[in-house]
Amino acid sequence: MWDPMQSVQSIDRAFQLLGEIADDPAGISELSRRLDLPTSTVARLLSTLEGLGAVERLDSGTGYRIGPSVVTMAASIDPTQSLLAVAQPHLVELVEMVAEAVGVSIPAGYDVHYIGQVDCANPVQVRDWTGVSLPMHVVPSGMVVLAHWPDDAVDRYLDRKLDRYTARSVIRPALIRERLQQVREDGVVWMEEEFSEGINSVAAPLFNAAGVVAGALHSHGPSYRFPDETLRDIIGEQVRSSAATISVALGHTG
Amino acid sequence: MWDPMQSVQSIDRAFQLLGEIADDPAGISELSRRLDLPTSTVARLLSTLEGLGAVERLDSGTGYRIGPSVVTMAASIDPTQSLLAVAQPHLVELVEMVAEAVGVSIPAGYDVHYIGQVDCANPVQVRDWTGVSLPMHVVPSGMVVLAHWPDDAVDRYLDRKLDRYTARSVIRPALIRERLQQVREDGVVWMEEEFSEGINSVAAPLFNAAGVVAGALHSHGPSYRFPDETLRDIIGEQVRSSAATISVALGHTG
DNA sequence: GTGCCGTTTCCCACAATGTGGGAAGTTCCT
DNA sequence: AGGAACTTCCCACATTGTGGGAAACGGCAC
Repeated sequence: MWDPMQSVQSIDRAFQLLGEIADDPAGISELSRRLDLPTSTVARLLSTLEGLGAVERLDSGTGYRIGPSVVTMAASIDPTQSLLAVAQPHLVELVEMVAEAVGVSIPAGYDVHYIGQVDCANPVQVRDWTGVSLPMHVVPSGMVVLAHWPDDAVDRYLDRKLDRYTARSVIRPALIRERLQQVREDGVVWMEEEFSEGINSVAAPLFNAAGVVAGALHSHGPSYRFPDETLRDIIGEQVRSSAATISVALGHTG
Repeated sequence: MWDPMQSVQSIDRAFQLLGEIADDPAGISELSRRLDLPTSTVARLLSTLEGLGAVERLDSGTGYRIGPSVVTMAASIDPTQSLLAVAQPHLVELVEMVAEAVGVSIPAGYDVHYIGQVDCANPVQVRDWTGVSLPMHVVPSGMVVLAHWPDDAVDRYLDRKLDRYTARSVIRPALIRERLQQVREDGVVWMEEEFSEGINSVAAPLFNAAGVVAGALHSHGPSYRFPDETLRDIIGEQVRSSAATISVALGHTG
């Protein structure tokens, strides 16, 4: 990877084991084969991890799985932070690919709440929206969330007065429904100057282990340069696939 | 604690650090004070953990918190398993205290689904209900779940034909509502032979990090000996407090 | 600016600590 | 019984992690 100040071998190996086990529970000898380590070493490391509650034996006797202390530690950071923690490294990657600011948001009532952003190098930037909440129908981050809500929740959302932010805002329920259908098919959605003149934006949904939409990943930039029309589909695809990767890291399957 | 086959010092310390950080994020020198380890050692361990994504630096510059790889590992075990993994050690403890079988269940639609049980030593035992689902109103595990559902969900539950399992089953919505109110106040509920003749049972709710009821912890035994009337309140309290401890481990606060 | 905290980072000699080969013990098949 | 997995245990070795201390950083007060 990269050069940490210094690194402790046994801990490194312990986490290799944990990663392997998280991926697919297994016994000592199988793990020793997978990671190409002596069985005695693997046995010692696992025994240590077991003592710490980081792994536990399967009832079936042979094999280990992730244990309670890992779950408890993970639970210790609040859901907002855990989403951010998981997403952060991917945000950085995505920024390099699309060369515009990217961010994540979570649903909060009928709004999406922006919880983190990574800026691009370009001196002309969209401001950092972290901490701000916006109605779902005017930003793509909101639309992807809405698109994966149950029907009756969507009904309730649309059965209210919907604010218009710019001339291009879409606020007619019927049109929004059509769009939501499209979002479900595409897995990603562009919106251009519908929330603020001069800003275009694209977003894709994030799913958690329970399979419910946990937030959104978006990228946005000044409309005079974003998106470069020749790259539009490529950027959309990058956002979509980064979001999928983050979802997997959050435990989403399939 | 107990005597693991053998234990690797650095991994042990690494997890002490993770535990400390999960509890309360801090910097190198503070952690070295808290755990009474040399700062250089703490720095090296943290640097390793950082390289592995198990911790990450706070934006504020100084200090570390739990990182993405821990969250991802925890997410890798499905929610059912993670509840069980967290609860397991406490189940074993509780069995020793109450000397009857204890188990955990999760809501599944309008039923509770029993996902794990630890038996007592007594040769006369209640059968293991693992894998079985039962309607919420006939078992205390279900009642504690129901008691922490939103009102409209409870309305929907009660607005159906409710099955009677024994002569003592309570199926009148009004009576059930009264009981739910009592459950909310007590945090624990006893039910005697309402699901099956000859079985008494007590349960308390489990809450997750989001503060929603994630399942129930119960203990049950043959009605001829359980509960010993002089211990009834003590047992109830033990179940209640074990459930609270498990909830905290699941990330529940306050 | 300068000097003083409290940090974090780096370096290095030491031996304590983790390592891995292999043997002995287990369990579960055929 | 015999064998083929696995896991547990033992032990000599030197690799590896250790921790003291010094250097570098950064913030704050004067």
